[in-house]
Amino acid sequence: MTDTNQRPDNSGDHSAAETLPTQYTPAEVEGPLYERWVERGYFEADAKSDKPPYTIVIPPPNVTGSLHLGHAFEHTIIDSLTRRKRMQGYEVLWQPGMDHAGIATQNVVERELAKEGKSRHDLGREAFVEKVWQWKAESGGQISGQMRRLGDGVDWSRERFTMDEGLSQAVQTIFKKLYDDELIYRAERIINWCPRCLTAISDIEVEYQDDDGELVSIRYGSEADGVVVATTRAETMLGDTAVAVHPDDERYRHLVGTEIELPLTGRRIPIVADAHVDPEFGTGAVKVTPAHDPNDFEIGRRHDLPSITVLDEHGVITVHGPFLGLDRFEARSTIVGALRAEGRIVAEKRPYTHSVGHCSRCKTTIEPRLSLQWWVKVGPLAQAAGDAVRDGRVQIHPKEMESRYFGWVDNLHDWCISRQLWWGHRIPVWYGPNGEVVCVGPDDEIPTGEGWTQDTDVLDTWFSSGLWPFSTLGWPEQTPSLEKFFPTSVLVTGYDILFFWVARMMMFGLYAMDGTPPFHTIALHGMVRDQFGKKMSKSFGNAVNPLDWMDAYGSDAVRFTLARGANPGTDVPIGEDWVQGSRNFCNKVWNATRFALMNGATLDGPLPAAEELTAADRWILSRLNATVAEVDALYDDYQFAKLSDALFHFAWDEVFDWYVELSKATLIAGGPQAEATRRVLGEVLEVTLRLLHPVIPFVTDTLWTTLTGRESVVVADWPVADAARRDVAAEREIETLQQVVTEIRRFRADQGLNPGQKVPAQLDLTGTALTAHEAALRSVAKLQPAGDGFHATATLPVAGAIVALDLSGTIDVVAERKRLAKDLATAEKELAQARAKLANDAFLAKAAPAAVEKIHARQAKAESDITRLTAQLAALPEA
RNA sequence: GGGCGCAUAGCUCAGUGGUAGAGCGCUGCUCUUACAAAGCAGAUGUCGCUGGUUCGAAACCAGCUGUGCCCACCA
Repeated sequence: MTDTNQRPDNSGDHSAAETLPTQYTPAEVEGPLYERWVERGYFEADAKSDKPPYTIVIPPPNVTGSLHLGHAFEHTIIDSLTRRKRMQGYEVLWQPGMDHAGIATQNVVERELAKEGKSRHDLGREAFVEKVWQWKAESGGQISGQMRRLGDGVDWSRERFTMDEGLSQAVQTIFKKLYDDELIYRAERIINWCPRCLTAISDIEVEYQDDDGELVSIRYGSEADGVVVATTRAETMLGDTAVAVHPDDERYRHLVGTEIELPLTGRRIPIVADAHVDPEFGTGAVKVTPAHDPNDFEIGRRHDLPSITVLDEHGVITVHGPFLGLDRFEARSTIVGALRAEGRIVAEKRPYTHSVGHCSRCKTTIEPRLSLQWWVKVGPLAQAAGDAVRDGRVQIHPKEMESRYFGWVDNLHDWCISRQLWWGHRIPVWYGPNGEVVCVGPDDEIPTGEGWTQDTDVLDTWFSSGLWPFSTLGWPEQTPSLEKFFPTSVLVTGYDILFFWVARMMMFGLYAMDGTPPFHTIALHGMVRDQFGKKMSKSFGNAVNPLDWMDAYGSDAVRFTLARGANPGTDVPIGEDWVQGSRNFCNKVWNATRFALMNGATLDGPLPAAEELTAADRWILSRLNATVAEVDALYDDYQFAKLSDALFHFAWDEVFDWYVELSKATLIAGGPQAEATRRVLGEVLEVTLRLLHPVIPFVTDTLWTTLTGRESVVVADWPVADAARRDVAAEREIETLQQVVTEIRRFRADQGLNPGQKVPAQLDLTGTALTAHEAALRSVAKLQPAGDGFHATATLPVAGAIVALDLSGTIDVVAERKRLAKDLATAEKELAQARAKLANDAFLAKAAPAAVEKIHARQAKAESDITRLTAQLAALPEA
């Protein structure tokens, strides 16, 4: 784990400890530290560098938004990945930027206008768009401020916005290319219309939920030869142009080809036979409204039926007559009333729960509507997007998510990309006075002259974000950055936008970049939830502003808590108590460093050879290198929860508790041994800080610079595991020591002794691995030398060592006898189980050797426990 | 309707065949000079139910129950 950076002379400055207060105060450190990182250019990515590239593009947040815990979570993952790679010597680019988020942003600004009693139409298109830009200028800085608070190591000099000049050019370029390749076309179809947002939306922007509706049965035609149809949307009957039945349905066969009277309208409509109709459902006869239902539209096409639009863009009835001007829901009940008056309702309304589409932006019930829109023909694009994952060029983590991905790209309908909005990339198509249609590329001349107008629609916001991995790098220009940093390394995002964003990037990326996928790994994370696993929402009152927690506990604490919850692809619960726990951990790191500095931990000179070190030193170096290897493997597998947990336990339990305690005796004793330990203490701490840095950057950098006197851990080298420092013997030795110490402590606790109270003790360590550890053992277990008049009142044989304690007059024999008896019973039971197992021939024949070995070990341990406990019992004085 | 997942300590979750784990919470004792945002010790689980495979199942298989998510043109 050599650090190749130069070691300055002032490392391990003892006086530094006095400058460290006893508690870590994040608020004083984080802000200035972040600005220093940025000023020094640590996060700037150099396209001319000859280091290997590592690129992650930020999932661009909505420009109007503010950061929530979900962002904090995602950014913690990305920041950890990129910080580690930077330390490993990669040329790292974390590409920042924001999304114009068409419909969402337009809604926000419209709401602002509404407060002044205005609508966007009062301003007009140009002034409204100007207003949105203004709004962006005011609120766009909010997110970058929050990202700085979080410590995000992004290259701010490369910040991009989906409506930037360059990115707009990318949009226009690919639109033109798709148009020329006939992968973009304009067609009239049934689309999902939001009567509140007044725009078409794509299929995935529709959220289906079970709504309570009413199914009414209406008789069409005369009483004698009528047909009964059932519907939940009675108002659409005004637009019916047929009744459909199944071709094989005997009940209706004689009616096919005849006409029937459509109630309330005086119109006569045909009865057609169509295989789409399910004869088992309802009456087996379906009303057909081609202008307001996707299935009916298809039936209409097959039977050459006319389409009659009966609802306008607001969902208001447009057909002349008694229902003109009624809202769709009003019209529904009014029309049912009118039908009932005519005796057309044959079965009363019955409650019916069915799946109804809602606008994902405003929750308004979607109205399917016939409309002329622009479409992307996704067939070939989706095929390529699916193949790239199928053939392994792109990997999805966790793998279970692949089936979802395939299910989508393999069953995709064409993508409706035009939006009747004002905020977004305007469709680059111009219409001439004589019906000419011209798609304009970035280098083309815009047609001028009388009668030429541009399409008024804008593109779906996901159209431009689908280009993000290369548009941000300058595409369509062949920039050095594009050359250096594309394709990106890994995409980190939530599984909730797998279809919205990831799949679109795959389709557009493969198409635009000649078959090169935009990233080779997709790492999907879950959603942040509250401490009970409930979804966070403002209305439920459990939403948390991450800034509040960062203010109270520090950014590192929030980051560490999120990282510890980050099991791949699963949701992440987080609660304030847990953030406190992480804050405590940061403080622990702080104080451990304080201890090290106060005790002269040093980085001067080479790390002493194993022969010059105590077992504790060799043990902690062994564990350190094991941890480096473990953490590395977990990083490469995107296992943030596990690697954070490994770091937590290594740092706190092994370094900060055991090693620090064990080293105290050595340090106090002084001499060459103490010198070696000071060096090891410095080494272990320094490497641990480097290991922790990607997850908790602020506290580690503060401490690391203090400890080393060097510039910053941000640009230090990532630790490399050194197998030569692994020391199984030392690990065994220290494990034994821990066992003995724990047994003594337990005895002391049972006897109600103060933890700090020194107890006279005689130690007999002959024949054990602990002969060299008497000082450490006495120090950690608070045992003082046996002086004159020592009288052993308790004897603890543990692991071959015999510890005699003088507790004259204070020992609680009854309690101890009880505890020992209980433990003895447990050990005997254990021994019996192990023996039974070893007497089982089937087990011995089939079990793996390691398993058998384990049982032998269990038996041995039970036997030695019995010996020890029996001896302890015998050694107890009479009650 | 189809698909995928989950059910383990009070809570949130790890644990893909060999004696049940973590964090937080809980109990007791301590301000033992790095840290009380701490230290030490401790308690707590028929691993959803029922069968099956196996010498051995929390883990593998089947069914059941509960629960979550995704998809779908259920008039």
